[in-house]
Amino acid sequence: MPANPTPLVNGEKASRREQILSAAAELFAHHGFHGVGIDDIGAAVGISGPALYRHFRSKDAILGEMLNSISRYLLDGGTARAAHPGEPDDTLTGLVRFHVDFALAHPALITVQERNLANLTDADRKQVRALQRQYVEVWVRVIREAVPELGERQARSAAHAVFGLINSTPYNRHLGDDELAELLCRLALGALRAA
Amino acid sequence: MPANPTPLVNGEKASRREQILSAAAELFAHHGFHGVGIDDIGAAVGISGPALYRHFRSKDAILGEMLNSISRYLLDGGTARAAHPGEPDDTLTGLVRFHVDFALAHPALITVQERNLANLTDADRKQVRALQRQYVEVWVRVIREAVPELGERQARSAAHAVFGLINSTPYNRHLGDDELAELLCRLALGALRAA
DNA sequence: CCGGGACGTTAGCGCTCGCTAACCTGCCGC
DNA sequence: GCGGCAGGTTAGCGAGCGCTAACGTCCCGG
Repeated sequence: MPANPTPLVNGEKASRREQILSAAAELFAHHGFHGVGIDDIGAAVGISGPALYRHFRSKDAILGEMLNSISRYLLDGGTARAAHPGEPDDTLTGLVRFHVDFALAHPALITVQERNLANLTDADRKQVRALQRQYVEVWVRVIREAVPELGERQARSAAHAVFGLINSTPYNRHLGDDELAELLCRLALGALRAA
Repeated sequence: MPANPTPLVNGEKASRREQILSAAAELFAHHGFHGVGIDDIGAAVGISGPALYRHFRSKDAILGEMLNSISRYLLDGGTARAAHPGEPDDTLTGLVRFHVDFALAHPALITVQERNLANLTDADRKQVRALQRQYVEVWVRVIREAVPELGERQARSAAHAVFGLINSTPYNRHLGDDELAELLCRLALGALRAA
């Protein structure tokens, strides 16, 4: 088994593919998918232009792999937290914390996932949407256990709203990371408990 | 004085400029600024391609006018609500309600304003940013009056977070408008009061 | 009646983009 | 030591883009 099946978080020396994904994420987040050229991405990792095609089949494939791995990471982490036994409210807190930590650690990825779904291939978009839908369902289940008076549709809407709240991170760098993380958790939990 | 200085909300028959702005907003929201061609915008209003240049100086000018008018509308409405006398908590509620109503009425505009700031001309971006910053300051003032234990930086971060929450509207069409509006208000106020 | 402005049209220029082709170089196994 | 592969390079293609030019048509005031 190769050493690095799904990086995205660990601190090992990044392979070229991962360098490219990380640089592309930053660029896509700042200028949008269509606003970034193949040459820009290459330049950002020190190689120039078409050398990218040694590592990815196309520009769309870069975006596709990026969004797929984000969605998979969130879904896996979310289901793990949701399965954790204990008080429903503690489970919800853990889920919120998990998403907040991710958003603070990878603001560019959050931005790209929010803005560039429409630029995916049909096949990729289908996959990513499926993963995202499952992730939302994890949230809906946990929310409804912690806040039983909420209907399913309300819970789903609330989940989307809380994603928006937490994903505001990219515009939100006035506070230190720790303080911001704690504030976002309080805001998110306060919102859900008021629903 | 001409009849229609700043439309955006009233229901009169739209001039060609307004038709173009509205169609472009929808397209930019779906495909991103660079993903939409001049011909696409033209086709969406029934004219074809370069006829747009009878009404706007450039494609950038369309985006510029769009974001400027959104920001100005929010700032004007926000300052009006903030100046309204009464209990601080009621003022905050009014401000939340105002933003929620706008987001529900114009999801495409919300999306464009969130995603396409980077595609503006330098001059336009400067203007829009200034308006947005003033709008945030209105919120900060109102939040701090209603929730006095919050510091200024915390209040600013909370404002951004609540914008993210409310602006999740485009992904959030499971509920009827009225029910969703009420839910978003409860979530937003609950978040702020928990901070 | 007729001159001009408002508002369209199509043709096409110049540029940029994603991607391919063809080629080069260093390393590693046999 | 040499064949092959991994991973770079530059040149250039075809398509699509924003925008301009040149022209047509309708309407309206004098």
